[in-house]
Amino acid sequence: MTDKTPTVHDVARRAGVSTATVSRALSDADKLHPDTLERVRQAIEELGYLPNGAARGLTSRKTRVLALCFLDQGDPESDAGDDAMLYIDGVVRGMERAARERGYAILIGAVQDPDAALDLAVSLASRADGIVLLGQAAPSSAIQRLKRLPVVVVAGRCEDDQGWVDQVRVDNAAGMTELVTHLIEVHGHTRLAYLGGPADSPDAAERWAAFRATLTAAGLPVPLPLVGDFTQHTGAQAAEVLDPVPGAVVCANDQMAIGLMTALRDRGVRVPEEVAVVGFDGIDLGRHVRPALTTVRQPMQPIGAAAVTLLERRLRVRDLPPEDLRLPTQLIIRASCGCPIPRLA
Amino acid sequence: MTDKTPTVHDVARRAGVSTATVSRALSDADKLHPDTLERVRQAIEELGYLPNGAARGLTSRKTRVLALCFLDQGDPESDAGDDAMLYIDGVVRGMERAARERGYAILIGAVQDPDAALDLAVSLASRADGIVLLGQAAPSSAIQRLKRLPVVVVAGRCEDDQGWVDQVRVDNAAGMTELVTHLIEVHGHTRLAYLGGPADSPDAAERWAAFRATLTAAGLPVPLPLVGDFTQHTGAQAAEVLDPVPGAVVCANDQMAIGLMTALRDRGVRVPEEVAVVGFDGIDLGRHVRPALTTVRQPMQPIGAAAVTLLERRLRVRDLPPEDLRLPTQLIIRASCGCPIPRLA
DNA sequence: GGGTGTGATGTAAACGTTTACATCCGCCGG
DNA sequence: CCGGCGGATGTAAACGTTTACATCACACCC
Repeated sequence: MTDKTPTVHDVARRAGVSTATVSRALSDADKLHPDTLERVRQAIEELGYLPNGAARGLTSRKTRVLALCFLDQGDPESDAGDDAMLYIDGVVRGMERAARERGYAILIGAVQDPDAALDLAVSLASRADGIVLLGQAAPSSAIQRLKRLPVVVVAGRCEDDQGWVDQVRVDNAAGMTELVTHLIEVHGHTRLAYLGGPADSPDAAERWAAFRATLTAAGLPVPLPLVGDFTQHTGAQAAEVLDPVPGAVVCANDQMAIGLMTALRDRGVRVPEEVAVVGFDGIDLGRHVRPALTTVRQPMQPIGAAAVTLLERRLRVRDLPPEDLRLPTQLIIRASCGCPIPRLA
Repeated sequence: MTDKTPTVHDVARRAGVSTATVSRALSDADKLHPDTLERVRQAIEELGYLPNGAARGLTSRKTRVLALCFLDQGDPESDAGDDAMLYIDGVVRGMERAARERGYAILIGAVQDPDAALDLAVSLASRADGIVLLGQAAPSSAIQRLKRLPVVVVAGRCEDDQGWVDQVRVDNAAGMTELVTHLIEVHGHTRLAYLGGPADSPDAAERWAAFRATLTAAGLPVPLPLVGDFTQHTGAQAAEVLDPVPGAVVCANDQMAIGLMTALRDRGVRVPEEVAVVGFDGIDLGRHVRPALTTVRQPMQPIGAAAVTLLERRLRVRDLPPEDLRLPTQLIIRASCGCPIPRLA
């Protein structure tokens, strides 16, 4: 009972075959005589044999693992504050499902400190066949260093990475344009305020740019943007600054929009009658808040799935021109923009 | 440029040292002369060397990876329907954070078919130092088969596993008792209805048992339970069956409670004035729904963290009596039970 | 100045698989 | 009966690290 953990050799001996045969029973079952296969299976069962993944990976040069590296900005103490995490959960789920279909498992690792991202990425990469770098976890140095294996950057900063590594992002510009156009054309708003995200977020930058461009194109004045940090808290703060209340407030994410709506209601301002509020991201919460939040949905699971697809593609064919995938967003019209309430949330 | 990926040997040659020294530079940096270390670092940098995790794992007999195996019951097509997934996300996050502190990464894998759970678990286990089996993903056969490495079962079925494998679960009984007692003693309810979960869920079973026991102890009649499937949908269905409307409805999870409240409101029944509704789980949504849901919070992240702790403990000391951890729940009183609305959600 | 302890580094044998290649055997057509 | 063929299995050489052990240089002490 205290025996060493059994290896292929033990299984082989017990089944009266060679190690090669055991190996084949594990991977190419159909290349074996049914009787032999059965004997091997039995030996495996009896010994409680577990293959050693490291040894398999060493010779086969593949781990059947895809890694995901991201920044964890949540507060370990409180369940709340995990705003950005919802996004990550969605991507993880999308990756997991796509990977599963292709026979891969997902290895996840996070860091709090962006400076530690490189080390983590290296450590993950050394155990995977490919790696996904999420958002800020993708400094150029890391990408450079990992270039020996397939790398996909998701929602990365736009700067120099462009054009030399596979990327997946969301079409922030199209989504924002669609959203703002709705406010202008359907609801006839002309006074729009903007509550933006942190300067170092590429998403925030793209959304703001599109917001501005759309207003300009419509011949409307572009307001000075308020700059928040993507939390409900700054959304609420914004309510105090917005005075006089404009016709509509466009928020760079849902969290801030919800914080804003709540604070507005506390101040006695009616949404959407007196002011329309819209968000961006399409988090689940937006459906349940009253008024239900009009927003632009980010396809989080498809993002994860696309990353896996890109990885797997490059695993098959190494030299391929880098892909820069832009996934479409979806405008979700609910009540907070002033549209009539649909039948059900 | 099309050269083979570099190994310790290449690094060693380039740095003018032996492979052993390179290895030490990677793990026991402080055992090296600073100058040597620097030369090795440089060689690594220049060659773009990435250590091979498989090879490392092979000799060191540890992967620094902890696996998580669970059932994915969500619908890949719709973002919704991922009810149970919220729970899993919480556990994953808890695991990831706890693992990170100890230098582990998390390998996750899911299956849809419970029968495939064993194969998946084996495949994950072969690449990890320990494995967590979540809920239904833990048939006894799997646990038996994996026994060569540390296994922790989280929220498993209660049956025979008990007492021979490390487990983490939530104290459903205490939570339910506290909740029902609140309804009885604070709000004076005497007519309580119960909307339960599927028969094959150990959590559901424990909650129902505690509900019944508490009523009995209080000398109140025990109603026939309605049996739902943990979705908002069955919660809504329950609204039609509940007639005449009782004083309070206790639901086995939040999703059903929310579905029920919505349907009740549609029927013109006021919550909590005419009927109190309470849930179980403490999902985020419950905070934002109106009236805010009174519920029992499951500490999902602590569950994940506890699983990692147990795993790591057993990694250090193999023969230890099995632990059966019961994590405490927390009663969260909000508005749906009839309590005055607190200051903010 | 020989023994001896110490800290830095080299040597080479595992680690547990996979897989190219070799072998064996039975069968078929000529 | 022979040559060849193909399917099933065995043999043994990698795969890229880690690590026990050996070695070496040096300084120290009596």
